[in-house]
Amino acid sequence: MSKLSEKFLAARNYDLAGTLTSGQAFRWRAVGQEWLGVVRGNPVLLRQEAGGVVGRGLGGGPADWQVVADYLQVSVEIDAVTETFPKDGVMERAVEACRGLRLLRQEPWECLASFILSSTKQIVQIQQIVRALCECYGERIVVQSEVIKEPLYSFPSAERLAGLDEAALRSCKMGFRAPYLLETARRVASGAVDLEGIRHLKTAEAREVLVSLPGVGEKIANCVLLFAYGFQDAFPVDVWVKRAVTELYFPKRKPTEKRLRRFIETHFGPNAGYAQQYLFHYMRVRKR
DNA sequence: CTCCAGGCGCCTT
DNA sequence: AAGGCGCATGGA
Repeated sequence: MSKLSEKFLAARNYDLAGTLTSGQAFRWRAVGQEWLGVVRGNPVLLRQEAGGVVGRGLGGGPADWQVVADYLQVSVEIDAVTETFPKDGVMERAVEACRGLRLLRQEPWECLASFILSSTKQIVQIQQIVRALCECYGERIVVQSEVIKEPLYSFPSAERLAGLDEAALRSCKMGFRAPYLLETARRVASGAVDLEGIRHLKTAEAREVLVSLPGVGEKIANCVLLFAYGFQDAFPVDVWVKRAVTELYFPKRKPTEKRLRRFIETHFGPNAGYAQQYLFHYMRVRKR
């Protein structure tokens, strides 16, 4: 592997490992000191360096580093974002514990499909299911590297999955989520739902479109709005975030569901989505 | 072994 | 509107 294929992506205060393992994306795998993954069809190895991220392209041709930079959101001034978080002990601790954590800007279809598979699954299990799906129905990507021995696969397109049946999907161990993924793939592939068009809608309208898909409720819709489209006001509330907010902000008495929702909507400011990810990751790293 | 996981859909009140 | 339950699978 020649040095020529390396690319330095400048980024101030970027925690690559934290970002890639914080439950936003499920395809990254540690290989030595690097992270192996596929970004919009570009097979890459990424590693942390002072002042940024270094990428190595693994494909036959040159990798599209503009696409990778956008995916990683390296140009986001993260300090300016965390600056807008509420000045309370909880968020200060979360920022301290997760310094450099970013929200990714993922491909909508991969993000949507992955989160349909996420319901009542631990992150390791989501990774396993997604990996099985890619190995079975993704396209083989030829890797030019002596280091990476195993084959890489693209994330299977909606069109590809739409042509399968439920049993084929169940073979990837996704259980009751199979019919949801299949029907959603068919609606996306047929054009009944336009994932690119969602980009130009307001948050509430975009959420409405996503929630209309089978297997997609408020939580998963918010994950896609935040992790794929960058709607900063989308705030996924899962068991961890609910637990975090309840324990950290209402230690005395458990709030009602309505009270909890209202608190979340008003407390976290203009970058609530980012705040949510810091809370989520903080709860997870705190546990270990 | 039991418990529960980045939920959702559907059926009761 | 709000609450309860089943769903399929496998880590912990």
